[in-house]
Amino acid sequence: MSADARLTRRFFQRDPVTLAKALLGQRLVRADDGRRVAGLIVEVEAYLGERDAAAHTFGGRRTKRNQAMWGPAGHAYVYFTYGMHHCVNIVAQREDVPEAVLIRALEPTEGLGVMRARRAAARRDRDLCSGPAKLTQALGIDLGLNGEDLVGSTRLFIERARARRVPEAGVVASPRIGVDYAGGWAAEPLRFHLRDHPHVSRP
DNA sequence: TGCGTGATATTCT
DNA sequence: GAATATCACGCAG
Repeated sequence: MSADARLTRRFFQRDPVTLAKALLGQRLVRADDGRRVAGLIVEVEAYLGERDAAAHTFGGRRTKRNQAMWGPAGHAYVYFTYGMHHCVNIVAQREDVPEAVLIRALEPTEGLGVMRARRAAARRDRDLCSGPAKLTQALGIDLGLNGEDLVGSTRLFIERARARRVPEAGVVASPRIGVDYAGGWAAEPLRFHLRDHPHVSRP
């Protein structure tokens, strides 16, 4: 895959709902020692920043942990949660507008041997990346990649794997997972996944 | 279905 | 400073 397949800054400088849908079908690549481990994005969630009670930046919270969300578009926001899991988000919009897209599931396409080695618990290949913490484990993404600029990085980036957006009919919108604490925001249809895709975290 | 696990944000002294 | 409540989850069972 040539380098010019990589998504550019402009691609990320959009509202997180538009960006979330545009990311479906694109390829998330982790390059490590020249070895590629990658998958197609099949499930995402949009986090709408200061006004979104489910977002880490709700109400304008600005902390050391979430500072990547406040930075420019196209950077990674990686955080650690539940005492054992990492999750990766793609920062949207522009500097000082702390909105992002959480990557929830991938269809593994490259480096499956590495993924299987890292995820001994996965009994089938569809268990390798079908969840936000599973895919970070499979791709070797941790806090060392927090704030990474996906536009210029040699370690983590996104390649264009489809020229056009997935048709609306091929995308299912539903409430986000695990945000019941967020009041009315918990019900907003801000999770998007490819319809009938076997690698989503849940149907 | 219920835990484990530990960083972080928040709320105290 | 220190205590504590919370948490964008995964796995065993």
